[in-house]
Amino acid sequence: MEAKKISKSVLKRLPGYLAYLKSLPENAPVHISATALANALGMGEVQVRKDLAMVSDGGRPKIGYLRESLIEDIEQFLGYDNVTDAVLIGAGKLGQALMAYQGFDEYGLNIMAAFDRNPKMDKTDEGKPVYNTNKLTQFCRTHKVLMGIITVPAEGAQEVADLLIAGGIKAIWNFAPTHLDVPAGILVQNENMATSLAVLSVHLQAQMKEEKK
Amino acid sequence: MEAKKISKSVLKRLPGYLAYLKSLPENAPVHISATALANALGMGEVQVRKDLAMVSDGGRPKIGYLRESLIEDIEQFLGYDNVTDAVLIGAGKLGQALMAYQGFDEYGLNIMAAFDRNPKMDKTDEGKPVYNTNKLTQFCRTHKVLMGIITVPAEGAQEVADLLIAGGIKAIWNFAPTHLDVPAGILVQNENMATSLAVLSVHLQAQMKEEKK
DNA sequence: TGGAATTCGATATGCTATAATCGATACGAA
DNA sequence: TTCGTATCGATTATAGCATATCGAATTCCA
Repeated sequence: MEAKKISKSVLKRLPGYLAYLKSLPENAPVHISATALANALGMGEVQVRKDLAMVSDGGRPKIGYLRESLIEDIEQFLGYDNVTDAVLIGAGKLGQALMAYQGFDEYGLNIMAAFDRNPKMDKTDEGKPVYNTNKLTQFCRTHKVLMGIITVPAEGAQEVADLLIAGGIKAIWNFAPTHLDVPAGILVQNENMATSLAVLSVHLQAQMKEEKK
Repeated sequence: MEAKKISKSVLKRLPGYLAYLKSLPENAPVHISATALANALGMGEVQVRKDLAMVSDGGRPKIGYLRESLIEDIEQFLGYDNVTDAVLIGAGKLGQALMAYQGFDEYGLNIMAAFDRNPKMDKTDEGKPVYNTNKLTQFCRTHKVLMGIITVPAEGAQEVADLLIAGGIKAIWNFAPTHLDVPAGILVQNENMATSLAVLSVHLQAQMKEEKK
């Protein structure tokens, strides 16, 4: 199961399976078939099987996959079992909302500290420290942080990204609605609300045009 | 230019162009070439041209596209010029952060009101009303709202979605980390942090493995 | 005025992702 | 024990998307 070539599309579907599997009640059957999963999530059963084949080492015909071990396999594959440290830059509304989100530990993500250009407080509501951004690079180096979460306005995003990279960061989760220029080897994952909104907006337009005629 | 067949991939790139075009200073050249855009955003110049061809009616050789009209074309195509009303359900931290986000009007999105199972306040910080969720369906019907934004925990998401659909909603922006079952014709756009996180997490794992050897 | 350079637009190729089909395996019932 | 059914896995086809190449048009400069 040493598939180093895993497509991003598959990757993005895995959390869906995981969430569904975990949402099943305790007294559910021990086994679950790919067919059942496909129906529950509204997708083709072939695709589900193919995806599961990437991370697990096989279910049994007529029975399905063992639910528990399937959960374990996906979690391990996604690295949810070992903790990743991260820093967050931009302690505005969005930044605070992310800091407050409980669910991240479940995904193995630990936000160590927040940074801001002019911090309005020493600690967040959750007790995480808030530092000045000029300490950012140093902090990343000494704590060997590998991930940075950018929640500053678009204008300051590139600057922050540069600081992060100087600190040895390898992955950036970018919530700023702008493009980031980074050297090769650094992964930028854009959580751009504008793109999602575009999809929705165009769909609605099409809907209304449809109704009109 | 009535291309009703537009791929989602293109759609998701358009906001990127738009943001970049808008970020250019006032005194920048009036024209901009697809080549320049491609370099700035780190993508192939052919792809940029193809995308622009979908929404605009042509640039001029040796000159490029007229910046202003290009912005207009994209905005019109994405429907940013006419306002879409929306409701938000789940006035928790994330919900409040979204309500507070100023940028949405720029995209033609107007969040009319928030709903919560047990509202802790009458109005949000921005002065938008907060109602009880049991008023949701009625509100959507009377105000002809077409979009719903779900920011409740995963357990309650499906229930909220059903209420929205009963109210005549056509598009759902889902921030809950779960799959929603909806009838055909309703578009669900998942803003699932878990998927982004998965991509980042796997990248980091690969990086670390790379370094080890 | 003519040539060169640049940029747009269209067509063609390759690749990846998705969907469909077929064979293999294991359980349960007769 | 044997047959039928349900499920998994692999192989093959299809489609969509990204990239490359080519030709045409226009503007700038000599």
